[in-house]
Amino acid sequence: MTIEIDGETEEEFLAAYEPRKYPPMAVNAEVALFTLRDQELFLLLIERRGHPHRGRYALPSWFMQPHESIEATARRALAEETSLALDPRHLEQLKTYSTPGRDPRDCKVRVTSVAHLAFMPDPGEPEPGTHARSAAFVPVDDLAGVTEGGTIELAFDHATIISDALERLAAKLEYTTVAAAFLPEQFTLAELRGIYESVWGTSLDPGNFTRKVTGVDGFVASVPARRKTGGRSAQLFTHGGAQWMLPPMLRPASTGSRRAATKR
Amino acid sequence: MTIEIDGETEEEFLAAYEPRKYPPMAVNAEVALFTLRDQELFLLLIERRGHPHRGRYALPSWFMQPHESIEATARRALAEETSLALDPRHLEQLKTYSTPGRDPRDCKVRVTSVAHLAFMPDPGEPEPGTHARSAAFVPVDDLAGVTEGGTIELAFDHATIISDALERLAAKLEYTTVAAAFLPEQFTLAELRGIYESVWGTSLDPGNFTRKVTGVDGFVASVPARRKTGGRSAQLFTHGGAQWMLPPMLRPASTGSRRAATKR
DNA sequence: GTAATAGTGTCTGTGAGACATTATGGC
DNA sequence: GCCATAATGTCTCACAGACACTATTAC
Repeated sequence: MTIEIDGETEEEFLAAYEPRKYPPMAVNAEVALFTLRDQELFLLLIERRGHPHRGRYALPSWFMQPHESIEATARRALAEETSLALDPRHLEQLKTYSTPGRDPRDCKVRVTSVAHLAFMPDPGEPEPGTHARSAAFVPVDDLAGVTEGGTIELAFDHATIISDALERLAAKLEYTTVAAAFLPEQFTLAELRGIYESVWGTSLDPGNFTRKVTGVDGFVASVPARRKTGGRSAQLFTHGGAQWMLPPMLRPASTGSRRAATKR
Repeated sequence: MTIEIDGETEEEFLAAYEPRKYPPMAVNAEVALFTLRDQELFLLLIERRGHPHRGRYALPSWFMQPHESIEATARRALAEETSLALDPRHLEQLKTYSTPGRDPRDCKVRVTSVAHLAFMPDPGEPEPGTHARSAAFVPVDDLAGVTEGGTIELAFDHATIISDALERLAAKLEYTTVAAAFLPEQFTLAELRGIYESVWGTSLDPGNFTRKVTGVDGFVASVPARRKTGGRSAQLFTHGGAQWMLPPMLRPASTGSRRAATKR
């Protein structure tokens, strides 16, 4: 910090202000964008075109620009890494990762990453952007370090980030209505139940699920239309606008196949 | 990014790597450290000695150093800003704040702040560190922009950060056992209940509270000692080691005096 | 027809909330 | 004796979980 001069105004201070000469720092936005495809949870990954970790699969990421908030950077990461206006229905900050050395570039620039959690209805296959050799939605169950038996190795500490994102996602389904953001405008309760079942790795009783979801004020609102399914035709619903589910719908004691989270 | 040269190894890449010449960036750790004093929630604030926002009350904060994780920075912020080894019993990352312009220094260095939530038993009055004119625990109810009718104006966007911290704290009491981190090694259930009542701004039924807390496996463990109180002497307990409270203890529909949070 | 699913109904156990009761210590 | 609080007990209601049962559609 500069030496304080009594009586100096804030304007004078800022005009004279010289930031300390540290090794350069950079702030990164990384996005874990999930979607559901055939009742299975998929995650958007890119194959890195350049170093470090060239050729490995990684979360889309971008460096924060000087006049941009980190959330704007996260949205741009999706756009730039996939040459596709992937506009997630839900995007929230997850956590900031700053362990020294987690990015090999730390020897030249210290890279701090602000990870984000996002999800949306399946937009189909994305096109790779400038930094990516390829871009694709990959089953979460295939990721090494995330799911027991997964084989796809991930760059940086992205396996940790994805595990944290999955735990946050599973927890948010309990006490919020964000599950609807995985689905198109209109959906059946069986489709909504599929979100819960895929994320939690359990099966839920259809009857009890319907009773719970329709009983929470504003979670779902029925529309005057039905959809043919394998069995009886199903009532269609929209998201009713409520953000919170009270009381929460707690996930059953875990029997899922994914690596046990540190939580519960 | 550098232009990719096929066949280049990661070592060669890193040796030649030149970070882009952006305006300088800095990453900040800020800490909202709460404690309970006379059944009232207090927050550690410093009075800023230098610009910007000189003389205003602010959260203790420190710039991240090149070889330090952000959590280490947060702990150092407490040590440096208060000349006191304030070792919080609980410290966790809250959220990263990055809106351009939230710090006036953004015109020279872009400052991104990683806010933290911490709490501990009342350590008494702290001494101010080098950047602080004074340091003190201040009642949360006196803070403008946090509590309706509060008068203490806060620097930067710290009122927002503190509100977010309070909401996180209130939520964590519901489904974790962290409330014990506000208390010394041994405590009575009335003291533990006091944490919940102060944070939630409600009163709780003592009988039901005891039944719930002692019923959660590993929340509290009784020690063979009692403490004299105003009435009958009370059994002493320790934290039993459990991290999670399942099922959660939901806070009653809010009647608290604090400004309505955006949540629930 | 059969199989599969939507949607409703019923029973039961758990647990939260409200409240009463008793025990124990300070004054 | 009187008051405050600890600690336990009781009753009721809400709700989750288990498991019917029926209606409707695809094949």
